[in-house]
Amino acid sequence: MAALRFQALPGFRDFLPKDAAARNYLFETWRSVARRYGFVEYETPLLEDTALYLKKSGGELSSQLFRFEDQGGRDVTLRPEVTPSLARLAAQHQRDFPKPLKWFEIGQCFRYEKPQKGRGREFFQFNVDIVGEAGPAADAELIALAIDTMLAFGFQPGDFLVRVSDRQAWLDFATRRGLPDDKIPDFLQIVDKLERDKPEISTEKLGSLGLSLDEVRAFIANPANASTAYDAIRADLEARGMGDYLSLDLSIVRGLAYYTGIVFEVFDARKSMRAVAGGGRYDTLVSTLSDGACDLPTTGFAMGDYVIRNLIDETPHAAFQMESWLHRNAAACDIYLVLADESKRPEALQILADLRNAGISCDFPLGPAKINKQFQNAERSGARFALIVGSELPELKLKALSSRAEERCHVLNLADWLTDRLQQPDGPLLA
RNA sequence: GUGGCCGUAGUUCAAUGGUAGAGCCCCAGAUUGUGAUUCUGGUUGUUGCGGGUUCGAGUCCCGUCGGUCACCCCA
Repeated sequence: MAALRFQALPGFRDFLPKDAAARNYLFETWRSVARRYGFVEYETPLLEDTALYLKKSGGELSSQLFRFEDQGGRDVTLRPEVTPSLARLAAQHQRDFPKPLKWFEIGQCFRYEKPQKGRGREFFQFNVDIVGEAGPAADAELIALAIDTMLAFGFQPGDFLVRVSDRQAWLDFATRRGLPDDKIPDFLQIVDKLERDKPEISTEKLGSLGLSLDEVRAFIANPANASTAYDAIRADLEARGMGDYLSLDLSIVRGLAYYTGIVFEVFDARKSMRAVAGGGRYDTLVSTLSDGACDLPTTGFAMGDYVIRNLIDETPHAAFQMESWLHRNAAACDIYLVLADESKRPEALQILADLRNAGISCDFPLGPAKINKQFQNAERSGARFALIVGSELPELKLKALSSRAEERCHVLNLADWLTDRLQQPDGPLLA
């Protein structure tokens, strides 16, 4: 038996009803914040031409692709991120929309990595982008959205912060030091790892580029090196009352190769300082992917379901908020029909159909069952009421399952009466 | 890709190298028109897989697959 049993592939998840409900909580929260900010939802394919990712994503990502040849001989890849798809889409359809585009997508991505805590080979990502706006106001709008997303999950000031940096500042730095263009990716990589690598290693790496660790650290430490874009973003967010979440940190560079300007990360401020979301400006990606046919400055960020879910679980007030939501949304139905008299099943089915047609969520026993079993099932379904159909038809009884209070009702106008009843809070709960 | 730990019933876990067990879950009954609790009964295993050592392996050894955690990197 064990040898024949199938299980999910490594790094892939099954979503049992409880897990699916938790995922819906994330999705609904993401959607509601995006709508509050005037973003509209779009969707792109899970499978794309491999070249789309090899062209500009760069770095580790290209070695983590779920890549294969399809039956038509095409080199295809399950998307490791959605940004290149968006850039492709934007280049193709940009004339159909007034700029800027404020678009978001919630979708699954795939990366062939070793699964561990907070990371699988498949994950869902909330992607938010503003296409066709070069000014820092677009970056500020996205950072504000990221902050409001965290607040919508129940996180509080002090739970997280947004670390902002600007690759342009580093490009200027590199130019002033006469660093050749082809060394810049390596240089950014070194800066990115400054916090993790040992100082000796950083010193050695920088030395090979003719730079010293001290001058790089000095550059990071001096707030005056922040770009004018950063200053504008700070002013923007302060006007929104969100200035306290911001923190300038020039050591942030981000791994993806296509970023060109402002980059930022939402960080867990408590324990591990994990990045729960990240993004930045990629003004040349659309142009690159369209071979120059279309040039649209773009900025965006992504938040993954694994990391945000972990952070929620570890943060009591956020976890409590999610539990409350799950509790409110867990019920399989509002009303459970109890057949006290099996011979009334045809009449019960008529009632069931009427209620469902009226938009009331209800369930019932598919076969003969003892009364106590039916009440047990009613309880487990999470229904608020049990509607008892018995020999006294057309009279019925409605029992509130939480208070155990019963009241009589009648099949005439039952759907209307129940709809009204469901609007009211549960019966005589006092006592 | 590198390393640590771990694979026993649906699940959580026991079992000094000597007859594979318990809690929970699930199902049924006690209860012929009312949910909790309680009680009773019941189903489930080639101990991940393959080899080796041994009179004897869930236990020790090797391999393999899977899980998990850390590194790398990232969501």
